[in-house]
Amino acid sequence: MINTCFKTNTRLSVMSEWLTTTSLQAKWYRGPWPSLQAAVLFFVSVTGDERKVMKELTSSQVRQMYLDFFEQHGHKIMPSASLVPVDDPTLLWINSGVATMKKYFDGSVVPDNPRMTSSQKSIRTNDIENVGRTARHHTLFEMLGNFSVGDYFKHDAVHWAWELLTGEQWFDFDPEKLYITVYPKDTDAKAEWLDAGVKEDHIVEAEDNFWDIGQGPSGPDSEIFYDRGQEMNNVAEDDPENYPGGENERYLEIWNIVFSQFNHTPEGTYEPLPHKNIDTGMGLERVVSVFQHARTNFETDLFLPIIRATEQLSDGKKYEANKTDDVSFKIIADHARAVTFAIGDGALPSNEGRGYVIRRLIRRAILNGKKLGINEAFLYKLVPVVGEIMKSHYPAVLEQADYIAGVIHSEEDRFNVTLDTGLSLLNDTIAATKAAGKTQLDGAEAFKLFDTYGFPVELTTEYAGDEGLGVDQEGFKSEMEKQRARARNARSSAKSMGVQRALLTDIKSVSKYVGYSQLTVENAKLLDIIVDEKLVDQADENADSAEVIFDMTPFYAEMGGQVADTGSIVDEAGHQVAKVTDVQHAPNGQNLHTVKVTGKLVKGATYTLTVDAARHSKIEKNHTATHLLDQSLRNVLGTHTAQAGSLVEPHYLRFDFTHFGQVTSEDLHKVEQMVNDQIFAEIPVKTVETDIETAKKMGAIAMFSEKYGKRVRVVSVGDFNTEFCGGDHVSNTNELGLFKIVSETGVGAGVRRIEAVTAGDAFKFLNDEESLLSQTAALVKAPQLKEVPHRVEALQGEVKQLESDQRALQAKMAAQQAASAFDNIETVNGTTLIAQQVNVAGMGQLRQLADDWKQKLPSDVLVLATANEGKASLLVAMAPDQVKAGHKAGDLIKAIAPAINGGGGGRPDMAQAGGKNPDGISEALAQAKTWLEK
RNA sequence: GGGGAAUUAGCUCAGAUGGGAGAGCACCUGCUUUGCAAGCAGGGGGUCAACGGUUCGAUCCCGUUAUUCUCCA
Repeated sequence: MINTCFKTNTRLSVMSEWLTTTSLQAKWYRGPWPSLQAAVLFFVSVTGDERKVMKELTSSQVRQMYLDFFEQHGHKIMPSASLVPVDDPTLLWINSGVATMKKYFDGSVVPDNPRMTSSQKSIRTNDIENVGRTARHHTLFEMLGNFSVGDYFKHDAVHWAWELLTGEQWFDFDPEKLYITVYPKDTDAKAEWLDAGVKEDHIVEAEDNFWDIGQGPSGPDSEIFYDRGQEMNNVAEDDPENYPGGENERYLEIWNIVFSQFNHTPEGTYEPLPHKNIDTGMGLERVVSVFQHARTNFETDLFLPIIRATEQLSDGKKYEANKTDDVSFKIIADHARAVTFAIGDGALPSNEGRGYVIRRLIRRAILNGKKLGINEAFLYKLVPVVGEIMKSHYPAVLEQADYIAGVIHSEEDRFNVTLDTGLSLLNDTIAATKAAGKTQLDGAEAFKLFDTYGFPVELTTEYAGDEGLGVDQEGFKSEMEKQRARARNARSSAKSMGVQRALLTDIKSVSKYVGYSQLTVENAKLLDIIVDEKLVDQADENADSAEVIFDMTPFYAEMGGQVADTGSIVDEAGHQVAKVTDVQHAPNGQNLHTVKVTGKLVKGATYTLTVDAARHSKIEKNHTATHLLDQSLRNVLGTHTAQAGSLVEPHYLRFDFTHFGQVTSEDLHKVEQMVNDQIFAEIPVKTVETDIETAKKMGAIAMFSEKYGKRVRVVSVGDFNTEFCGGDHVSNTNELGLFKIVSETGVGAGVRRIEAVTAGDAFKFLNDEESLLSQTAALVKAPQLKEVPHRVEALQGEVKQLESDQRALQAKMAAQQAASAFDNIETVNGTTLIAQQVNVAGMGQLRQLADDWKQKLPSDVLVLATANEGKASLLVAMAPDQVKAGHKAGDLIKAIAPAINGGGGGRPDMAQAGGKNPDGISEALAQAKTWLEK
C-alpha cells in the first residue's frame, strides 16, 4: 500500500534545488577553523517520476526491523534497560543507548558478544521547556543503536548503515534523499561512505562532527540526514541555515555514528585507543516521522493515539485547531509517555532527584490539561493508551498499568493541594499589593510563590489579571536567573565515562568460583598478582596490599547485595601468607581478591584458601532471609512492591523496597510471621543452574535482568519463592532459627527500608529488649513482666492526681498569700501600689497571684517578688487605666531588675524578670517606689 | 548537588516585638432531643519535630539534625 500523503503530493517528486553559496559560507563560519576551506558542494538531483515510494511502516515495525538487521549481522539484541541507572551515580536517567553500554566501553565488564544492538528508552529533561513547542523535543524517546566493543570499526559500521537505510528489504530510503556529514580530517570515514555507494555530492564536511565529552573516549562521527523536501521546511530555500545540519526542518538528522578511537587525556592530548569502538544512535521518533510523513514527531502512531484520547477528555478541544492548544496536547502526550515509563521502571514522584523530575512532568501535564479545559485528574487515564502503543516492545507497561495509574492519580490529587495553598497565599499577596496602592505584583513575590510554594507563574499572572493587577515578569525572570546561576556554580563535574582500566581488561586468565559447595580449596594456583597497578611475579610484606587471582576460589565476590567473604591464604608449608579483606568481580568475571600480605605470594605456586566459615554462614542465613522477606512483602503488601536495593551482611540484612504509602504495624507483623513460618516449616532450599528461558518458566523473579548471563542460578525455597540469584544460601530454612525485624523506615518517597536479623543476632536482639523490659519491671515494681503496662498506667494516673492536687494546694496557698499580700497598699505620687515579697513556688505562682489581683484590682500597680533556690523572680502588673496613662509594666521592671542581678521585660500590662540575687529583692521593691515617684 | 519554606491537640489549622498555648472538628461524661454535619453544659488530650546555643526567661531568635513541601541543576 502506498501512503496517501505521498500519492497526492506531486510537488515532492519535482523538488530540486542547488544550495546557494551563502549557505555554504554559513556552514564554514560555524566551524572552529574557517581556514579549512575544502569547498564542498552538494545538490539534490532531479529525480522526477522515478523517485521511490516510501515504505509504510508502523513504529513497531521500524524498531523491529532495525534490531533484526543488526541481529543478522551478528549482534546480540539487548533488552531496553531500566530508565533508572543501575550502579551509575553520575546519571539521573538512562539518557541514551550508549549509557547502558558504559560498563563495556570503559572496560569494567567484558560483554559476551562485542556486537550489540538495542532500542533503548531514554529520558532527557535539559530542554524540557521546548517540549511541545518544537517538532521533536521529547522527554522520553527511544534510541536505536548498534555497538561494537573493540570489534568492527568504520568499514562495517558505514557499510551496514548504508545497507539498512537503502536496502530494498530494509528501510529502502531513496539514496538521493540522504546526506552524510563527516569530520574533515576523517578521510577514512569519507572513503568508506564513498565505497558504500554514497555519491560524493551527498557527503558534507562538518567541523563539529567530533564527539568529545572532555576527558575520556572521543572521536569523529558521521551524521545522516534525510531530506524531507522544501514543503516540510520552516525556512526559505535561500535561508543560510537551509542545509543538512543547519537550523531547519527540511534536513532531518536521523542517525549519528560515532567512531570512538581516541582517549582524551587529562593533559588535553588525544591518544589512539587500544580498543576502538562504534557507538550509534538513531532517534526512533524521528525516523518514524519520516516513514509516516509527519510534519512533527507527534503526528506518528507513537503519539497520535494519546492526543486523540486527550481530545476526548477535554471540553471539546481538537488537535490542529489552533497552535496554543496544540502545544498543550503535545506536552501532555510527551509527558504521559515519560511518567508512565519512569514509574513503570520503579521511580516514584518525590521532591528530589529523579522523583522530582516525575513530579514536575506530571504537574506540567496537569497545567496543560487545565488549558484544555480538563479540571479533574486525567493524566492517569492515559496510562493504558501509552501501554497499548508500546506493548510490542514493552509489554510490562500494560501489565503494570493499574499500579502506574494509581501513582499518577495520587500525585494529581497532591498537586491540587499545592495549588490550593498557593492560591490562598496569592490572595494575601494581591491584597497587600492593592493596599500598597501598586498596580503590579512584585516579580520577587511572584517568584517566591513559584519557588517556595510551587505556584506556577502563569496562574499567578492569570489570577492577578482577574484582580486588575499586572505581574512584573522581568523581575520574575531575573530572580529565576539568579536561581539558575546559584545552581550552576554549585554543580559538581562528575566524570560521565572513565577510561579503560586496561590492566584488568587484559587479564583473561580463567578463575572458577566453587564456594557454593566448599569453603576451602587446597592447591589453588595463583595466576596473577597486582601490586600498585602493575603485574608482578611475587609479593611480600613490603607490598602491604595486593590483588590476586586464583584458578579456583571459595571466596564470594561482592554482588547482589551480598558482601564479600574474608579469610586466609596458607602456603604449602602451612604458613599463613595473606589475609583476604575484600573480593570484587574483575572485568572478565574473575574473583579479584584484595589481600593484606603477611608472608610471601609467588605467581604459579599453589595455596590453600580458607573462607571464614562462621562469618560466611551468617551471611548465608541473612541472604536466604532476604529472599523470604522479599516474597512475604509481595504476598502481604501486593505485587507492586519491588526490591530497590539490598545489603546482606554477617550481622544483619537491609532491604529497600518500593511501596506507595506507609506499612502498617499489622502488615509488618504479618510479614515477620510469614518469614518465620517458612523457617519453622523447615523447607529445603534448592539451587539449580539453567538457562534464562527455563528459569522464567519456573516463575523465577529477576531483580536486575541485565546482570545475568546465559546460564543463571535459580534459588527456590519450596513453593514459597523462586528467584534468580548468584549468591550463597543455607540448605534448609531451619538454619535461620529465627527472623526478627529490627526497624522499618522510609528512605525517600515511595521507598521503605527494613532492617532485620536472624539466628543468634535475632536471639540477642530479643534478649536485649527483654532485659530492658525486666529493668523497667523492676523500676515500676511489677512482680511479673505482664504487669508492667498495668503498673505504668496506674503510675501515670497517680502522677496526674498528684499534679492536680498540688495545683489545687498551690492555688490555695496563693490565695492565702494574696489575702495578706494585697492588704499592704501604699500610695506613691497619687498612685496606689502593692509591693510585696511572697513565699511561693516560682514564676507560675506569681502569675496566678497577678491573675487574682487583676480580678479585684485593689491597687493601680502590683509588684511581686519571690525567692527560690538562689534565684529571684519579679513580676509587675499595671491596671488598665495606668496602661492608658502611659505607664508600662515593662519599663518599671527594667528599672528594678538590676537590683536582683537580672533583666526582664514584658507587655504593658504585665512583665516579669528573673535574677540570681535574692538578697536584692527588698532593694528592688524599694526602687519600684522611687520609679513611681518620678 | 544548590536555594526557599513548613513541622503547634487524634485531624484541619490559628497564634504572640521573647514573658500566661488556642479554635473548629473528633473523643469522653451529663442533660435535652430523637430527621440529614443535632443542640446545651462540662471534661480529657500538647516535650509547640529533636538536639545544642543566646537570654533572667525560648514554642518564638541563632545553629545542627530529621521529616515534608517547593524551585533550580
